[in-house]
Amino acid sequence: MKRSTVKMLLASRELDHEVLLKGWVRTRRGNNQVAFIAVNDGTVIHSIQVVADLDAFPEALMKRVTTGSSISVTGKLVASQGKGQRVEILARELIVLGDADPEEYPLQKKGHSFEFLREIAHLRFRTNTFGAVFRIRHSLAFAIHKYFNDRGFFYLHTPIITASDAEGAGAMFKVTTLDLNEPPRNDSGAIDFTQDFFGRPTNLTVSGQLEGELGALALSSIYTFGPTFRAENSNTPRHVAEFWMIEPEMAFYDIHDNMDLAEDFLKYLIKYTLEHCQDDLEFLNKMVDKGLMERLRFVLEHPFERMNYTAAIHILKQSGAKFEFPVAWGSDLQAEHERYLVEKHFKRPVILTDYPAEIKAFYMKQNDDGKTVRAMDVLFPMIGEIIGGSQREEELGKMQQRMKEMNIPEDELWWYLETRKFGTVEHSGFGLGFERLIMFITGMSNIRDVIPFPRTPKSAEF
RNA sequence: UCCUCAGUAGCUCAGUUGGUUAGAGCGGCGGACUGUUAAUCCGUAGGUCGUAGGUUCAAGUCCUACCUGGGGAGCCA
Repeated sequence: MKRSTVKMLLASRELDHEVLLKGWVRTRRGNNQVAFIAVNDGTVIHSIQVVADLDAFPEALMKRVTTGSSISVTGKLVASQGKGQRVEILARELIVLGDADPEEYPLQKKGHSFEFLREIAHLRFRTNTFGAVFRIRHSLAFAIHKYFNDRGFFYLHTPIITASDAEGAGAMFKVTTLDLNEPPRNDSGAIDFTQDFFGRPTNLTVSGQLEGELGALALSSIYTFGPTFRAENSNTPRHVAEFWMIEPEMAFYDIHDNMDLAEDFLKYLIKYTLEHCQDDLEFLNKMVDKGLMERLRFVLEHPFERMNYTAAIHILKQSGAKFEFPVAWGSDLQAEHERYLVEKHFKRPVILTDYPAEIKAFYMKQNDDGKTVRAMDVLFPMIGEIIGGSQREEELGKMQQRMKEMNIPEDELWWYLETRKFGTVEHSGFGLGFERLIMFITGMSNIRDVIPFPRTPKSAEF
């Protein structure tokens, strides 16, 4: 007989026929006559109840049906006699596929702390919460590809190993095949990277943006979706050393087109999840974050507030709120400032634009005022900056001048500059942190709980 | 990296001004129970008190360093 998934069985309209079920035992209840076994196979958040008459199965077998064990059940799918579930399976045949010694198996029927589950990340997939989170993670990844594909964007694979160290997005992980104990040295005593695998120093990428721009300036609209690495010693619930980022890049888009896309994109993803992951969201709303669904719907139904940096500074100064860090034009907004704008003042997502050039990257389009650049940050409640982007500087001379001011060597980025030299056009793009998006949509408050295998300082188990 | 809090049974935690043999709930194990829903009831085992030093007649408790984790900050996505 062909195996049916729990998802199929729970949705089944046809009853009273034989089915084959395979899955993992979540709980077992019962009395001396009958056992109720909750079986989950991860296809949906719900488990299905298997009813086993103890007269029909040897005691030695039933003793092996413990929390965490895997079983195969053949039996009739029937309407449940008890309350709490619509259907159940009356077991005719039951096989234990894999034992799970109850004295050793760490997961219990009761809830565990996320901190503890992080220590057993290899088993946390078997919990309701992590099942929900990772099913949603999948759906979001799929929805991202669907969104861009439906709009004519091309998925571009930018390199994971990069030779450019000029992107300014933080510390990088070095990639080398040199012997770290005895690296080759040149005449001046420095490590001789000409003998390294690529003949030059290389790192793991911190962003695919610069390469993404090359694609956009030929294919019109592209997006990247891949792993990104930051060697920063960041210890917060919002940072990991290895994460996934989505970076669309569009030729012929100005900053306003860019904002329109960012807002539409985020709303699409929220809507997609509400429509396709209802059961998982309802579970998370009930068990993890009681305000989750309401917040998602609110973000969906209201336009994002758009305002430039200078106006935001004005609001903060007028607010009368007490901040630990002073509000001053020219300095970057602190987390407390962003939170005030999003959570107290506007009470909705905010897109801030036109930041002072000094606090933003060299590639951002310079405004005519000579002071600000066409940056755009999308700020979300709970998690802060979810998107950072800009219209890009397309004038070669202006970019070269800015690079000089910021001590960025032109020769390392000659290929990037040539896109401004040959047929340059207005273009824009942004980066969305995939895990931060998942945090917002699932209500999980620690980024380590929305990525299957988190990499953080001093932690790379599993 | 800085600030701060924490680390006691498999899990979640209590443990008084330092003072005899370190407790509870859940989970596990044994038993009872005719349909359970985090089942219920009775019984039971289980501890190098994060690690290393120190103070003291005496340290889970006080001091120092380190490790690990949570929260906040910085950096950012």
